[in-house]
Amino acid sequence: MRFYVTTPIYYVNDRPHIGHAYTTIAADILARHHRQRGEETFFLTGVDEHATKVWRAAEGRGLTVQEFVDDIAVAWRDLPPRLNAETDFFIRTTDEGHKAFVRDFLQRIYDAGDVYEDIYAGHYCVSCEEFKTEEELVDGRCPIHEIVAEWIEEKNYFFRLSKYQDQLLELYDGGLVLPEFRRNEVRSFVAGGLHDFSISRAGQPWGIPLPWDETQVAYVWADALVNYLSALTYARPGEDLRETFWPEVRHLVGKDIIRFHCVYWPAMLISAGYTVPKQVFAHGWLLLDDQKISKSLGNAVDPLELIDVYGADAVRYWCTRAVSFGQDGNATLAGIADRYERELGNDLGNLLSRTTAMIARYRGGTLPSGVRTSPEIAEAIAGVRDEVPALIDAFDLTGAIDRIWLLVRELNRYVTEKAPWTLAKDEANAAALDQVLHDLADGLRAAAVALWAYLPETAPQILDALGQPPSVSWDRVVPDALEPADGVAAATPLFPRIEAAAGADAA
RNA sequence: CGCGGGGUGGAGCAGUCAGGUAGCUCGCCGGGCUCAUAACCCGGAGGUCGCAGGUUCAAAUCCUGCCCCCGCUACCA
Repeated sequence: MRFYVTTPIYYVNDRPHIGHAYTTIAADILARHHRQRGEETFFLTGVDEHATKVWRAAEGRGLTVQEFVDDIAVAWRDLPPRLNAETDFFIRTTDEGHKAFVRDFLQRIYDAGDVYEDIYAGHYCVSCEEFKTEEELVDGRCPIHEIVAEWIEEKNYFFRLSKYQDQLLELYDGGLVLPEFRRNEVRSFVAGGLHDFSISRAGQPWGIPLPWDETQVAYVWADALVNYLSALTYARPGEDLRETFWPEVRHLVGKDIIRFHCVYWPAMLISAGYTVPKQVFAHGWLLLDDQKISKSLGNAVDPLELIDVYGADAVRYWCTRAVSFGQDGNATLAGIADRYERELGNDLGNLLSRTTAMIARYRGGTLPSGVRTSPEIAEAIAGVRDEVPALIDAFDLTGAIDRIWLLVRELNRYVTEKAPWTLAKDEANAAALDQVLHDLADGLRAAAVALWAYLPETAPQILDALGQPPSVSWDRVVPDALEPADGVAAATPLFPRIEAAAGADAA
């Protein structure tokens, strides 16, 4: 099995915000989970650098465009590591390998007879240097610069998108797009008839020149989408990863760019003679309650500042738990604090604390040996093993973490039910106490392995606290995989309480 | 106008495709426990499942109409 997952390449002129972090986190969870299952995986992210705005912003600062993007790309390149996301390659559309590939790709479309010349016309604001739609204009004027937009007609090259309508509809029926309600949206859009779209821009100095007409550059989307394929040709020098990973690709995208990924991209691929992607999954928005709160706290929307307070794992957890993945949903800052404390701290962290404390206290830090995991705990572990992979395969990140959490809760319930502190009072109950301590350690160990994709920083800490080897292979999510260990000491809190001041010191 | 999503106990959500005890987290009330990050466990109160009809032995779930909220309607990362 092979698994290739992508995030969109982010528009370099933006600043990273929680929405970008959301997509990257989700993609990383998918990638890590599949890696745990022993699959060959590849996780791609990166930045889109060819846009008129970028070129203008650079001019404004007196830098060359390349200097400018080199500078900005750093913040984006740093984002995945800060999120504990482990990417295999970070693509920039200014990479020579990408530019060369795009030219080849577009040439293929051209050779296929799917490109023709036409006039692209629209209202153009000279100050914005952008075409405006009728709705955007106010009395024919640009709402930003309040100047009359000019009617401009320029020669462009168009892609025969309309030709692919039927083939696209077939792809949707084949399950290209998830979730299902998004598929329906796309389907009805395509069924309503497609217009060809322009794949070039005239008179712009920043971009990839078309191979058959160097006076025009590729339109940003015609350039950007191709990254998913181009990266495979040069990410590992000397290797053509297309052989391994194409078309085993899952594009993770925000719902705003569904059309480009579900309509334009597959059509372009077919035209260029490539197989289409396995899947495009569109997630919804992770909305913060409102601007007011984010302003008053000052640290709300910047994912890096949330990480500074709660840690990357907590942010990852909150992202997937707060909103049903795929749906839109309201996430609140109170929510992240609450989940951090209650679920990560109390449910999980405290479970490790009480488990290790009892092992240290009652058994001198040595895990009981010669004990088989009891049926009820074994069953809880097996439930995770059996159900979580299918949920992840269906992109149900929220459902999967929910399922794992059932095990965590079960272990807490089990502690109460068995009351090991009572057993410890009478030496006659030594075997029973061994059983409980073993079950807790084995269950927590299995939970940690299962949680690794979500909490890559925390999971190894749990394994280490229990004296367990660091392997997070999914086949460790089984009962009775506890290794002998001694020297287990009461663990330091995984998710220590955060002083209220940390989250509300803006005033 | 067209298309799509949503309207479920105080809050946030699941359940609707494959009708049949309305589930989860938080909050609230009460109880238990003391290993643990004043954490953990159990129980309880609280719901006309937007409105009105229809199909059915049976509908949050299927059909019809209506009301309200949100998004999309194309070359905008």
